[in-house]
Amino acid sequence: MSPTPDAKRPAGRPRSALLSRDRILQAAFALSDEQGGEFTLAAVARSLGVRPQALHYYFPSREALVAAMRGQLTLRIGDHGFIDRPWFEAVHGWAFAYRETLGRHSGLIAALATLPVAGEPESIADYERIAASFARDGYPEHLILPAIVALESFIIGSALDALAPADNLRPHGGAAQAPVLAAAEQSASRAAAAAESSVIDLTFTFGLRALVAGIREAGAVTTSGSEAH
Amino acid sequence: MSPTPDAKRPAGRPRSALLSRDRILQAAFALSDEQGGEFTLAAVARSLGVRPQALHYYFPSREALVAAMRGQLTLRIGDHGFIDRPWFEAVHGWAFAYRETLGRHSGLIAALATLPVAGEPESIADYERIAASFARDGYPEHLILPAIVALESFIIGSALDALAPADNLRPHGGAAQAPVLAAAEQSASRAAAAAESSVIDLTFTFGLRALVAGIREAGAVTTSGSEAH
DNA sequence: ACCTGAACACCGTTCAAGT
DNA sequence: ACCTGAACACCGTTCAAGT
Repeated sequence: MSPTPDAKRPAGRPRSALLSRDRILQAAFALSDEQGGEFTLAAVARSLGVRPQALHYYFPSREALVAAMRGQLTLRIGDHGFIDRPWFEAVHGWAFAYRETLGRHSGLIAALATLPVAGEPESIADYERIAASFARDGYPEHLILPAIVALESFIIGSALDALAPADNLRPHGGAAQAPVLAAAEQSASRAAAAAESSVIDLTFTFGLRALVAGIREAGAVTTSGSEAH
Repeated sequence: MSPTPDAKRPAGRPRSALLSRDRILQAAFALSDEQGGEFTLAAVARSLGVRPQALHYYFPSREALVAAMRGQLTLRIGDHGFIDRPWFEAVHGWAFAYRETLGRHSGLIAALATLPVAGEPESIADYERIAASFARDGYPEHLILPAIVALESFIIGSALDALAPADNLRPHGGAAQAPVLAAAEQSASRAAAAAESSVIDLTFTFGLRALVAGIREAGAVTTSGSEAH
């Protein structure tokens, strides 16, 4: 990973800059990938072959780096057709990409969780795009933000859940300790196997469909109902 | 907070134990309350008037303490009538208590997020109770776990979202930068003010209702539809 | 049994110094 | 401008020692 692993470079300005905001962000994302994902400034610095303090030249604090990573997140999730498709169609691809991106950088999830979701310019642009999709489709204006926030809450919560081991809810005591739960778990496992999928993925799909259906319904009810005056 | 703030006690076994698992848990919850909520072993030890290493006598690691706290969480959330009411009624009180409990111990949310949601006995008992409620109401067995997990994912995600500042999605550049988002935000704020509530609470209620409605629908569809054979 | 003291590896951050 | 060295306060954890 590091360009010059052990070579102790001397003090003083290097002939050409070793770092940049982009290079640091790239290394940070690489580190938050899959394995364990201990996300520390020191680890990022190690992978870049520099001392930890060097990072402070580009990011004032660890928090600032994490914030920048979240800005990048929306770019990595990508556009998913909110502009030319109904929101309730585009939302599925977006949600899956969102969760997959979070899952791929599991170390980041915890770091993001500790930092209140702030308004980076990239995030704002993303929300604007999605909000415009809802508005264009005639969704009640005062419910657009609640709908988007509810979807995002579900996605982030699901990403957190996906970090847990798969046999998470399998009671240790077996069926004797929690018979209904054990039966439900087995039944879900069989359904997942039959669908050649996993319980985790089926659960996410199920929840997302349910939430989207509920959100559509709520918008329709309000539009033709008590909202008129 | 600490019983003897500065008094440096000598080494050696105290005449009566200063600590216990319960006392440590209580202090840990008190610390994760509201303000900033820096949750560290050192801080817990400080509030108890002992050295950090003393805690290791009762909990092998910081992770073990956090796991014990999560076990306590379900107790603090409490029962909400899943036994004698339909799940789709009881779920509202449960969800609000869940989110409020998480919100009251905001420091804990981050700690929980870093630790995969494991199967403590208390949590298992809680899931069993809720799963039994679904089963009794005739919900399709293979969808019970997906339904519960989806609800919990939404609740935890919402609790995380509630940590963010309220004007989170208000674009800094104003309406010029993100006109639709700005309008949606104002519209939601007005609706919240009219309901004498907050955008955060309205959003949570909205999302919860939508998700519950979608989950009910999905269960009904499956029962009377393609599942039969 | 139940705590302190000392010690370790680690972390984020500040500040001076070097080129 | 762009990095290292030294230094600081902090963290979790281990282990010996004290009663």
